[in-house]
Formats: sequence, C-alpha cells, structure tokens
Amino acid sequence: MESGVSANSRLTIAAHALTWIGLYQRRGHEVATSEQIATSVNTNPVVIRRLLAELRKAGLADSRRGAGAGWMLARELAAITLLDVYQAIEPGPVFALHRATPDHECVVGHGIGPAMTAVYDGVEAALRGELAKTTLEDVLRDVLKAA
Amino acid sequence: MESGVSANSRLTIAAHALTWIGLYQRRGHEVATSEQIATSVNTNPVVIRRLLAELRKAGLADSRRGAGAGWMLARELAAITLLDVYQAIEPGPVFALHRATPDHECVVGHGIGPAMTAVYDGVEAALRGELAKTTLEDVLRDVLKAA
DNA sequence: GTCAATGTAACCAAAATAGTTACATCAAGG
DNA sequence: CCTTGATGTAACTATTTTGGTTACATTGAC
Repeated sequence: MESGVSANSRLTIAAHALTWIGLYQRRGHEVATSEQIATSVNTNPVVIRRLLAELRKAGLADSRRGAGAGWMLARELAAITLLDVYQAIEPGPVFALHRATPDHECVVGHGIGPAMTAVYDGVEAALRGELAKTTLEDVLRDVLKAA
Repeated sequence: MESGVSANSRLTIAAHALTWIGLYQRRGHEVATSEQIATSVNTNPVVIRRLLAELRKAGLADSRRGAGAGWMLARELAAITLLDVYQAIEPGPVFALHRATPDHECVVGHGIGPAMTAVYDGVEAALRGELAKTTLEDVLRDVLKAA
C-alpha cells in the first residue's frame, strides 16, 4: 500500500465518511454504522470499514464493537485537516521515478533520479501545504451551503 | 489516456528524454534516435516514441523521418519548464471524486463533490506552480553536478 | 531503390484500487 | 447466558491504468 501510485478517490471517500459521521453526531447520534456511511458513499460497507480502520490508526476516528456498535470521530471536525486525512491513508507518491532503473553509465541516466526527486519533494510539500489549509469543518460548511 | 489517474513515471521519463536530447545536441549532434534514448531510460523505443509524439504535439520536441531520422528539441532547455512537460503529457487529476456517484438524497452525498473539487483545484494549482519553477536547464545542471 | 529510422495499431503483462463474499469476534441487553 | 447486530479481516474477483512488446507500414536522404 505504501508503494501505491495514487490516493485517487480514497481521500474523497475518507473525507466523505468523516464528514458524514461528524454531521450525524452533531444531530444527536452516538455512533454511525459502516452500512449507513456506505449508503451515502454508494459503496460496500467493507470498503468503509477498511478505510476507517486506517483513520483510526491515525487517531482520527474510533469504533465500538458489540451491540450498539459503530463509528465516531476521535476529534472535532475543526481539528482535522485534509492533510491529516491524506497522511492517514498513506498514499504513494504523486510522481514516481523510472520503473526500471536507467542506465547508470549514462550521465543523464545517472543524475536524473536525484534531480527529479528534489523537484518531486517540493511538489509534495506544496501539495501538503495546500491540503493543510482546509479542515473537515470547512468541508462540512461547504457541503451544507450547497444543500 | 486523458482520463488516466496519474502521470506516474511519465513525467520522469519525459524529462529524462528531453534532457538527454538537449545534452546530445549540445555535444554537436543534430538528432537523437528513440533507440538511444530508450537505452538511457532503460525501456522500449516505442515507449519513447509515443511519449515524444505527445511532446511534439505540445510544441516541445520535433522529429525527422527517413534516413538520418531522429528527434530534436523544438525549444531551448531553458525555455521548457516541467509544467510545460506536465501539461504536454495530459495527466489525469491527482485526486479523483467517487468512482460511483454518491447518494444525492443525502446532504453530504450531494454536497461533497463540489466541496472537494474546490480543494483539489487548489492542490492542482499549487502543484503546477511548483513545477513551473524548474526548467529543463535546471534539471540538466543538477544532472551534471551529480556526475 | 536501399535502409534506418519514425508512426502507430494491436496486444500482453503487471500493479493498484475497488468491490464482494464469508465468517470469526465482540459486547450490550434481554 | 445467549441472542443480536455490528465490527474486524481474510480471500477472492473485477476493473482500471500503465508500461512493455511485436509487427509492420511509411518516410526520405543517400
């Protein structure tokens, strides 16, 4: 999973799930089930459980088992940024180097890796900085505004 | 190809190829063949030709056919930024929305798409801004410095 | 006309993500 | 203490994307 190519829709689904739980709790419910969330996301409950398990590991969500089981937030929506969510799902790098290692005898083949890595590090930093700007509270506000 | 999820290693390969051509031309050669480039990149010449064809469409590279055929730069390395290359290969978005459309009856399912799209637009803009900072001349300088 | 390269279609392989089924496990509450 | 409704997780399948390969028509300087 750590060598994956892209977070793809995982960040969208994760933000959707957490925002859903947050709104549901705000309406007075204790916990949300993976089935309820899956219905809103339009996917399989197992996909939600797997994703929420990763978010729990990162300290963003929590779950209860047994009767009256379900999911809850581990922090307020306002205390969770999209960067937190992004890092919780451990996406692979946005850009990858060569699949097969280039010819090290060649000057370009030898030096291109480090050169591009430096650039890609800057890109990832910019991406993270941008994601850090938005909290799930911001997302929920936008969501309710659109309704 | 325009609905792809990630540029992945394509930006790396494209930058590698163009830098290689630039250095080769700087050493007095007129054109570079896809086979020479493929050797340095360690891939199949067809992969290089396909990629360079996209770069040609974007006005970054040019090719000659017949005897003495091969590839050349359409602009100086210093006049090509990594953003130019990135846009030339038309990568899919870094983040995707839901694969299956979420439940529009649900408030969150209805509003989450636009909310996340706004965020993702900001991320893409930051990413592009970062890529625009580096030219292939910068890349070549780093490459030669590492040698 | 020869020949070495591009141009491009068609296909195959590999990797990652998403979706599905199945079932063990848990814990509240009767 | 046992029923019940949920989580936890493994195993499998399907889909998508990317990269690699083969094959062959086309080009144009010599």
